[in-house]
Amino acid sequence: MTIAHPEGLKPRKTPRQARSEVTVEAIFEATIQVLLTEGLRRLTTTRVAERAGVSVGTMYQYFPHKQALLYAVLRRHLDAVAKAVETAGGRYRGQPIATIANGLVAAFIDAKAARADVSRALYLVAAGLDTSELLDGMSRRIHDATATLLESAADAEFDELPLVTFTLLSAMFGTVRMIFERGATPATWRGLRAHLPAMCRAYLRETATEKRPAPTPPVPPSRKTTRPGK
Amino acid sequence: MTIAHPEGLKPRKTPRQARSEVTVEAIFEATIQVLLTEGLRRLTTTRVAERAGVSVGTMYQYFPHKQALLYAVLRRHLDAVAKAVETAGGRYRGQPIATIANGLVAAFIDAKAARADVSRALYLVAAGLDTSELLDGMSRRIHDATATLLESAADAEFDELPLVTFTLLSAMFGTVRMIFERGATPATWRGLRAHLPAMCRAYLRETATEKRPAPTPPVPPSRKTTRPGK
DNA sequence: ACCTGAACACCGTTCAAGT
DNA sequence: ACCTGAACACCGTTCAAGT
Repeated sequence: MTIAHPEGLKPRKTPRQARSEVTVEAIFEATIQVLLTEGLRRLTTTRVAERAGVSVGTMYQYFPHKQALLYAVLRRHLDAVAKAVETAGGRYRGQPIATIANGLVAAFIDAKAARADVSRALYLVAAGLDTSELLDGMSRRIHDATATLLESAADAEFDELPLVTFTLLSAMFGTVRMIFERGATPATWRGLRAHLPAMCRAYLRETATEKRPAPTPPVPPSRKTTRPGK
Repeated sequence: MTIAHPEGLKPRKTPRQARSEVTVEAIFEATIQVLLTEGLRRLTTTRVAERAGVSVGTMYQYFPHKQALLYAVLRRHLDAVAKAVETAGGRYRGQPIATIANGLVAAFIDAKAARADVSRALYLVAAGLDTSELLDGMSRRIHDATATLLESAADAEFDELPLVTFTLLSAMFGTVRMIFERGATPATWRGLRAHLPAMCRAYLRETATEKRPAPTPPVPPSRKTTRPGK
C-alpha cells in the first residue's frame, strides 16, 4: 500500500508534535494555492512559505528541497486516484465486460474531475519532476486492480491479460490527460464520457475470447485473438 | 501551414547573414544535446551557449528568453509529426477503415520513434512551457487530416465525425505519450504496435454506420450510433 | 550585423542563532 | 522540538563595448 520514496525525495522529518503537523498541513495547502493562483513558474519556496505563514527555513526542515515538496503534493493526489480505481475494481467484480469498461472509465474520470483544477496543475508538476518511481508504484496498483477485474469478467477471457490491461489503461490515462492539459469544453467532456467507454468496450470485445455464449446479443465476437508479435 | 508564435515566444530576429544562420543552427543542436546529456533541469542558458560555442549574449539576440529557445526546438519536432500524419492522410484516402486505422497509428508511432530520445525529452519541455497555442495549431492540422481521411473511408460513415476524430486521436496521442514518458520495454512496444491499431479499428467499427455491405466478413456492425449526450 | 562577458536581480538552499 | 531570516551560490537576462 505504501509506495517507497525514491532516495532524496523523502520528507526530511515526520512531525512529532501537534504544532508541526499543523505546519506541514499549511505548507501543503499553500503549495496548491500558489500553484493555482500563480502557476508553476512563479511557485517559489519563499512564496509558498509566505503563504503558509512560516519561514523558508521551516519548510526546509520538512522537505529537503522544492522538488520533494511538489512530489509530496503529487503523491497525495495520485493516491486518491489509485484508491478510486481499486474501489471500482471491488464494485464491478464478476460483471460483464461492458459494465466493467463503463465502471472503470467513470471511476477514473470522476476521480480526476473531482479536483479538476488541481489535476491540471499537477500534470505540469509531474512533468518537471523525476516521478518514474512514484508513477510506477501507482500504475502498478491501478494495473493490478484492473487486471484482476478483467479476469473476473462474467462473459470474457483474455489470452494476453497484461498487454490488454496495459493498452486499455494507456488509452484511458492518455486520453484524460490530454483533455486536462488543454482546456476541454464541457461539450467535449460529455462526448468523451460516452465515447471513451465505447472505445474500451469495443476493444475488450475484440480481444476477448468468449467465456459463455452471451445471453442477449446475437453479435459474435471475433474468434481469433490478436497477436502482439511484430 | 505556418503556425503563429504566441506573443513573446517569437524568435527575436531572423538571421540575415550566413554567419548567423550557422549560429542559430548550432544553438538548436546544442539545446538538444544538452537536453539529452544533462536533462531539462540542468539545461542552462550558459551551458547551451557554451556547447554551441557562442556567448550568452548571442543567444539572447535570437531568442528573447530560454522558453523561446525550447519552444522553437519543440516546434520543429511537432511539425515533423504533423507532416507525417498529413502524408499518411494522402496515402490511405478512400481505403477501408481497418486500413486507415492501421496506417494512421503506424505513421504516428513511426514519426515519434524516429527520434525517440528527442521525443521523450521534449515531452518534458512541452509541459514546462505555455504551449497551448502551439499544440492547438498542430492538433488542428492533425485533426483535419484525420477527419478528412475518415470521411473518405470506403466502407463507413460517421454521424459525429469531429467527436470520433477527437476520441481516436486522444487515445493514440495519449497512449504513445504514456509509453514515451516512462521507458517502455521493446516487448511492450511490439505489443502496442498490434493492440493500438486493434483498439482503433474496434472503435471505428463500433461507431460507424456502414456505407456499403462489407464484402467478406459476416459480422454486422451495430446499427445505432453512440450518443455523446450525458 | 553580429558578437562578447561582466553586472544585476532573483531563486534555491543553508546554518548559526533564537524560543 | 521547532522556528527564523540573513547569507551564499547559481541562473536568467541585460547592455555597454567591441569587431
